[in-house]
Amino acid sequence: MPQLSSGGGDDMGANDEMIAFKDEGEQEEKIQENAFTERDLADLKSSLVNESEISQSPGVARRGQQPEPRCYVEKHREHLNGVTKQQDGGMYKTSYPGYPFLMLPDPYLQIVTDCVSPPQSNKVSVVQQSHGMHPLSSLLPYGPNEHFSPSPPHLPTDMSQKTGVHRPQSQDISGFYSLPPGSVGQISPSMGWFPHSLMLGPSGMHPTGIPHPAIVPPSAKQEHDHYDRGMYAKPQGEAKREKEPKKPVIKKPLNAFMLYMKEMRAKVIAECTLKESAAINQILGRRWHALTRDEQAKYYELARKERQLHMQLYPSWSARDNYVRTLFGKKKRRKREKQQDSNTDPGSPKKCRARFGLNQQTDWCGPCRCVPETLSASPPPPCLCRFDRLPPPVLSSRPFIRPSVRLSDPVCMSLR
DNA sequence: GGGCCTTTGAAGGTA
DNA sequence: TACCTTCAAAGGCCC
Repeated sequence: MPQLSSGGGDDMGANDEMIAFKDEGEQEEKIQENAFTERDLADLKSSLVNESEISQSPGVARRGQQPEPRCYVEKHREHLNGVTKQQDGGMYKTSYPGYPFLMLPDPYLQIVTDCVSPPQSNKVSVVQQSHGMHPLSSLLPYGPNEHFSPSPPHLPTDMSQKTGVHRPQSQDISGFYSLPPGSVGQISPSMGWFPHSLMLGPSGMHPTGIPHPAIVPPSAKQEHDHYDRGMYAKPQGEAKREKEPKKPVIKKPLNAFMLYMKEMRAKVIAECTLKESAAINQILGRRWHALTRDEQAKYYELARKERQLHMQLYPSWSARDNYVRTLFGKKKRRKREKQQDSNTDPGSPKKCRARFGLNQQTDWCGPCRCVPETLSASPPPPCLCRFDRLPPPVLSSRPFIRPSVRLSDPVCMSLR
């Protein structure tokens, strides 16, 4: 994962994704830098081509198999060079520190894949428009149909992302999203273009009155639903069952890759006739790695802006809020948790000899006991508990309530 | 019906 | 500080 050098200076944190942007005069240097990346990408491409040759199944890989979708990354450098050139000559060259999403060069939205064409083909992939999507679509409702409108209502109609001819006076997203301190509750006219703002009920509103796509109802199913489905109007019967109204869930802001996925997913689906997200995400992951730093930088910047907006809208929100809901709610059982269950006595806090000692073997978990009837055998079978090979550990006295297992945790090896 | 899969990055927690 | 875990999106699949 290419870590972008920090541009520093952002008090919102995540300096690791800040990019030291360069002016157009340094583009050649960038190209030279990319040359190094090209070599790496060449390896990637060759490996991907091999994979494509191996995998002929057009379908989606089934569970337990490594899904090998039909389409793979074709990171054509000619195209990217063209991008660079266009950026040099186009408006994109001045994108940073301005905001890129308002001036995205079209090549940036182009698909770099030959998912249908055979890998050996020299045919350049057909360049498609970007399905009207936009990297900042996540700042629009977080939903499956929230593809970015080519001409959002809040933007001038001639502000097409294709040409990017016009730019707002302010290049920074703050002109569209951010709210100055103390004015959070005042929705600027520019905020009014949130499409769901007319649909959200009170529960979908931020306490400040600002609707935000990150707010979703709390139930597990609704995690995958979204605001524009009228889910805020719950049946009365269901409402009665709820003793107390649940707080709407504020979801995490999307990171750079998620923004990239949201933009490119539809295109991959269209080109590869795939629908299963697992396979699509693999493709997108490869494409993500195949992107140049400049291309990735756009998404990092978008993500940074989104986090910035998120923090402004929900200053007290923490990612841990959603952790708690998951851990103690009924959302889902992680695979790791299931594996743990399969190796331990469910409902019992028993945890090996390290916790209970040799004198309380009856309190050990099943794997640590290594089959009770064999414990008395001589010699005893090797116990799965790794503490057999370690000196008696001094463990914390805190109760064993952590739901997940870490490699460093003093739990049975068999639970890994 | 709900978890799993699959990806990367951000963030929180722990040692 | 390093490491680990969870969540964010997405939709078909599977139990």
